[in-house]
Amino acid sequence: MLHQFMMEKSYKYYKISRVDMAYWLLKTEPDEFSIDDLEKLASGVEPWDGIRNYQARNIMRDQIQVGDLAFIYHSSCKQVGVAGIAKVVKAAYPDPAQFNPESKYYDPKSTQDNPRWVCIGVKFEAKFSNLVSLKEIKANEQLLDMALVKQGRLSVQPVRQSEWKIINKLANKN
DNA sequence: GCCAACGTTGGC
DNA sequence: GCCAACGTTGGC
Repeated sequence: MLHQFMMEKSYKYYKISRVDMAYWLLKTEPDEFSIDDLEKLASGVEPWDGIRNYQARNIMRDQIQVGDLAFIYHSSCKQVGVAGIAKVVKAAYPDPAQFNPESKYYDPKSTQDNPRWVCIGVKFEAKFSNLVSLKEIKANEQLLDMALVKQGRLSVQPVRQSEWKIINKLANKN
């Protein structure tokens, strides 16, 4: 099986079998950072920081690679759904926010020698003219196995190649 | 290592 | 703003 992932339920760990690239989904609250903010970035590269969940961290640390593509998903807002695509341009590195007492992502238990949290660097790739809503996704039988549907709260999650294609198709139709 | 209490996510 | 689902913490 290519570009697919298996889930070992007991470990709550998604293991990707990859050939050359893989697909992901990154959640963001558009009030804080949206696909438009990503598009407008002068520097191009956005540190995907502030992830404070071990499962999400492990996926970034162990599996996401430069060149992978990710859906940008807008959550906790009026229009919930997949808003566009980003490209991974930087592999996992320690999230600087964890060391900054001023940051809301500050973690006093994290040290420079033994950082607890990582982030990745992403770059704008595309914006969907109309987002693919969560409702549409849930209405599609072929998307019911998505982590997005099965495990609502994971902020960094894998996407199967088949799911990637279907959602792109839905985006083009909208 | 169990599990109750508590905190957070995120759809609605 | 409500609340279900689930993650985290900490006492024992």
